[in-house]
Amino acid sequence: MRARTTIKDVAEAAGVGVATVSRVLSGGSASQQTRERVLAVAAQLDYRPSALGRNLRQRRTGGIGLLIPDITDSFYGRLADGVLACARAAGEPVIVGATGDDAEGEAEMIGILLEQGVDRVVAVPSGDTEPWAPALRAGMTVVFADRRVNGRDDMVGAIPAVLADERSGVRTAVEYLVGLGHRRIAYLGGVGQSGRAAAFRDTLAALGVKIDEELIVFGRATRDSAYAAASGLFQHRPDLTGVITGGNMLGEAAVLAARELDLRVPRDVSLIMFDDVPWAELCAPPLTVIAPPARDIGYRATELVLRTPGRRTRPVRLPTELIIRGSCGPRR
Amino acid sequence: MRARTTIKDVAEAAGVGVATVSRVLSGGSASQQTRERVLAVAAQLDYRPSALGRNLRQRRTGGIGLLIPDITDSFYGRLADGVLACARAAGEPVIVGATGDDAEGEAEMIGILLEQGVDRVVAVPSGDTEPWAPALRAGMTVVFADRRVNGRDDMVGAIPAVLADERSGVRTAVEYLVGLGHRRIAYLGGVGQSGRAAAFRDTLAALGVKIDEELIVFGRATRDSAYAAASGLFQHRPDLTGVITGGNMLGEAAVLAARELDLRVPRDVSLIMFDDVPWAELCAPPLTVIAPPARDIGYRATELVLRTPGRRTRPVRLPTELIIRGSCGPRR
DNA sequence: GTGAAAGCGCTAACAG
DNA sequence: CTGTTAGCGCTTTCAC
Repeated sequence: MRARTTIKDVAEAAGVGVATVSRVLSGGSASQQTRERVLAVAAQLDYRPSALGRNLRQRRTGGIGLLIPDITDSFYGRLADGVLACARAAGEPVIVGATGDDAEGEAEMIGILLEQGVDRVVAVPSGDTEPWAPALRAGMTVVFADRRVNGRDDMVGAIPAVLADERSGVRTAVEYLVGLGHRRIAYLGGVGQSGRAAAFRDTLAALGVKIDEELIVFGRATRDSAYAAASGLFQHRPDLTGVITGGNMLGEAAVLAARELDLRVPRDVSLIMFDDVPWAELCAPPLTVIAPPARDIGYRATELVLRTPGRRTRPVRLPTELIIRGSCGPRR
Repeated sequence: MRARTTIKDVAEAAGVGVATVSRVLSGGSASQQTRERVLAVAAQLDYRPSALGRNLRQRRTGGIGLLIPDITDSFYGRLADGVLACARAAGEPVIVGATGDDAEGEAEMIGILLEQGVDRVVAVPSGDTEPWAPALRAGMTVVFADRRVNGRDDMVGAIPAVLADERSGVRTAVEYLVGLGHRRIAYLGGVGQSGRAAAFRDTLAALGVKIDEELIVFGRATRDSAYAAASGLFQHRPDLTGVITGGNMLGEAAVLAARELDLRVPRDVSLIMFDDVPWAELCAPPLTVIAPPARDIGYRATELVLRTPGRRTRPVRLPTELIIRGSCGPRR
């Protein structure tokens, strides 16, 4: 990095003290005349205040940390986009880390953020409570996005969160399927997303449909695991007529597995995926989905973390939308 | 941010000077005995050196900047993933910014990076040379990924780049289509990606197929613009039998437009997309694609920027792969 | 081998 | 209203 123009250079060139320059640039009091001169000189010298110096002095960085499981996943990509948009509006840099959705990666990234002095982070937590202990101890302001951590008696449980309203999303989808005449409906979810499974059970119960635990299965959010789970489900229970899947990875697996097993959608099986992605519309038939507001979740979480909210317990829940396309039909 | 443990705390607790602590932690010389004691105390106090202090002192940040047009786009997501992976291996934080693929957004993000003292950046440039002037002036090390900027007599033109070998990718695809008997092949590209169009023309010429300029059209990488371009192409020239599209946005548009116009793939028209995405396999029929090594591009570019290479002129070109699925057939 | 001291660029007291 | 000064946490001479 070449020698940069410092506040001292500006001060000298403008014939004032460094403090004056600092004041002018941060909107403090100064005479009109001085202000103009300083501003002119600063512009002329192409002066940019060093965030390093400022942050060190103020013992805090302006930056925001963003921790997501996988930047490659469409859902997290959209969430990240919301975070970047909000941060940019606030002029804040964003340090992004991919955790791989495991505690180890999460802990490592948190360590890096701590080292950088980043004191505000938006995160899709891996589910483990331990990695967050050092962060909280250091006084980081954190807001969870899309997921919460079931902090037992822990502080982690009190971290504010911005979530999709999955309960109502799943409920709407189940009601839709049941309304179409389906009774043997499966839920293919991601491990750790027990909220959706619970909503699935509750809705079925409320509608008087018997709950078949064998139809509730989980897979990890990797292609292989998801495919294995989907394929296993279809083969084990060829009598099912409808499936609701968790995230896009599971949805993709379900589409692929159904095709592989020569199951026709929606004639043989109706499909609803929890997540809307570009390819949902390209599918044949186009996929009916529960669309979570991924981008908004990121945006809102960032707003929250920027406002340094007092610990709040009630998570913010953003509405989902059932987008009906062509993957559901009446019970065969 | 709560008061953090500083090097001074460690020094006092270990009964040594701060300089000694600094040396021990950065692998300098120290007696075995001292080293052990310092390390023990540091661990016990959960000490993390502040990157802020270090960076200020050394007048450089360790961090890496990453500038991409749109984090939501699968291709850039995979590229970013490669960058994050390499950076993580090096223990470096990554500040990422979405430029929106325009000079203004790019300039703004470069400004933020400059302010943060980030001196190494990997970027997918918007195409404009101006935003980079301040960065270069400040002595930033930059490596371009996926695209270059045609620096006229400019320094920007000398910035190292890691690219997909689009020439050979496009050539392979054209040869494949021509081998299938197609002669009226269209190219639907992104504005600014003239390299691919050139490769398209060259290959056609080499194979003795007449070049029809009307079949070479461009769209911007937005859903609307891409769809308009694709739809216009199909309607204007119903005689075409094959299409090669630029990035996934154009490919998606082509699939949608073809469906809308009741063109059967591959019976009526054969389709090849430049980019491999999850949905390519879910499409009906599954899409044949030219797969660029997006992740590798990001990874390599980061390696390069980390090694602070001397300006090199030859861009690194990474091979693409033609993945044959089901969207191409013999000429009807 | 080790400690004291000088800053890196900046802001916040504190004087004037 | 403005300049001087003291650090923020760290690395790096420079003596000892």
